Amino acid sequence: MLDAFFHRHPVIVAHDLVGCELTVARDGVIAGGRIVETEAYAGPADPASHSARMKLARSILGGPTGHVYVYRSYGIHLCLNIVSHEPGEGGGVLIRAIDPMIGLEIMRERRGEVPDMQLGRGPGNVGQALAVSLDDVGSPVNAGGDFAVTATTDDVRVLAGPRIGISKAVDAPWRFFDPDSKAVSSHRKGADVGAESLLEHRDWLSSVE
DNA sequence: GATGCGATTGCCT
DNA sequence: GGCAATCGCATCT
Repeated sequence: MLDAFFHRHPVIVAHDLVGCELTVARDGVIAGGRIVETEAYAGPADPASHSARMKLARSILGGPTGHVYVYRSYGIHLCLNIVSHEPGEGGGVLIRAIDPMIGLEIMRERRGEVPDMQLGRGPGNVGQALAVSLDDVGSPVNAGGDFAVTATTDDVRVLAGPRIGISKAVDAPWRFFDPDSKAVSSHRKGADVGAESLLEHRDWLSSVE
């Protein structure tokens, strides 16, 4: 996958990541699966984005694309993001859920007694299943390191809906998911996304200002 | 030094 | 479907 993939608006990247395969290597052991749910976060202009408030986030999310950003949520969970934005902008894509495919055993070990379907269901669970840590902040994706994303040729249906768990800009339809996957964290309704409406989504924030 | 809060999860009814 | 648990970090005094 080309570096240019992450060098686009986070909404576009978030949409295109659904259906891709994500792997993380830990001590030579690889785990991962098919991405089935993502959310886009833009730069400081997006009030729901960490980069609107936090220094580290602004520095990472505004930095080079195709790198990893990890944050701690509620003092417990670690959530995995990939820095994605257009030149001169800032932003990233939160990986909310994966359909587990590779390294099932190690992921079961990390997650404990849960159905395989729930191994990577929810952003905090993705972090746990893949053993992501805060030390991974700044790690490159697809550069021969621990993190890799590969496109699949599968024809994937993608729906868009509002982001989850935020208190600002709650209506921005910047969450993308595969409605056919059982590993999606929240099965609320979404609208079908075509190339044209993606452009509308991209401009959602500025359109309501 | 103190305070407030969150890009969540899972247990409860 | 509702809500408590939990703690590091940014912001404020």
